[in-house]
Amino acid sequence: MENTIERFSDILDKKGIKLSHQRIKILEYLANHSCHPTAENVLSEIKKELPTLSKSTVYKTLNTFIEANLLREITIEDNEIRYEYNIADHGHFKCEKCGKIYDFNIDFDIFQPKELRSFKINDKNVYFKGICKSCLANNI
Amino acid sequence: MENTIERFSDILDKKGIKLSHQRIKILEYLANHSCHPTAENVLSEIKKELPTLSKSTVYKTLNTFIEANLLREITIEDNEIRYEYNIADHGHFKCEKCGKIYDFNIDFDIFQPKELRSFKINDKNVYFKGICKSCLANNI
DNA sequence: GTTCCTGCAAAAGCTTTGCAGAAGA
DNA sequence: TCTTCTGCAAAGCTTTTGCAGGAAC
Repeated sequence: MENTIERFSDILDKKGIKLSHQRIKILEYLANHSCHPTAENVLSEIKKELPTLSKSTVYKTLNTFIEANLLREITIEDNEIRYEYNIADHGHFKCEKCGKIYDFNIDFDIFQPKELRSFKINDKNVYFKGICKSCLANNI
Repeated sequence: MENTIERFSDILDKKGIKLSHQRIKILEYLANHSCHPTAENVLSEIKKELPTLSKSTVYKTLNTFIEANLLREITIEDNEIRYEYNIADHGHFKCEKCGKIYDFNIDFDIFQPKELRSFKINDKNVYFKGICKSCLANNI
């Protein structure tokens, strides 16, 4: 199924989330943009199409989606939450120069720390920081 | 060398950080308490001994220490930065019930993602979330 | 004596909340 | 029609900043 309004309406419906124009647009945006946007990014981008969209709606909607497991929070930096649609396990690399976040594949099954043998693990996160290839090349 | 005032003075001195009563106390506290405290935790604990200590001094000092690589920030949750003295690589597990953070050992050398082959990696972080052994046992 | 640290208060940023009106089913 | 979502403004929190007085050497 391609990325149509119907598809996103269906996803929300199956999660028991009531439909609205705003919610569908926000879900659509995150599904089609894997740039790990902040709430502010989401707002300013969608405002181009939906000028009345408000910041509080964005925050409320993002939190609704996170509770429904449609989105994932990325908290690499303390002063900004980033969001992504892709729920599949992968790691994140944040470039300390340009700020861009890159995904990378990782086998999460290799983590079975002895110390956590009797713990219930719900969520595994891996993030690296450093300088990305393109900043190294440009010697910025 | 045991954890004496002289030892912490020496550490600061070697990093080129000017000495002060507050700085030594804060470093001492973090070196002796591996509970991953927030800035607020550090403030309220050290205030018992140093009642005039202010929040801004705590923040400024913690940031000074991070720049000097004496401390490490842990950003698992977006709304709270936690600090730890231990620079050695290890993972963190945060219990979603009781909020406690547990350390676990991890071999960071196993992470060599293909996608990051030409990247410069400065920092590797791994954190899990879930329910800890003791909350599972107490069925809280 | 000079440097720069501390502590107070105020400012800054991001996120959440309260509430009236509007949209959705 | 009834529920609940949206958008505005205000509040809440954590962290940062400006500045005068004080500590360190």
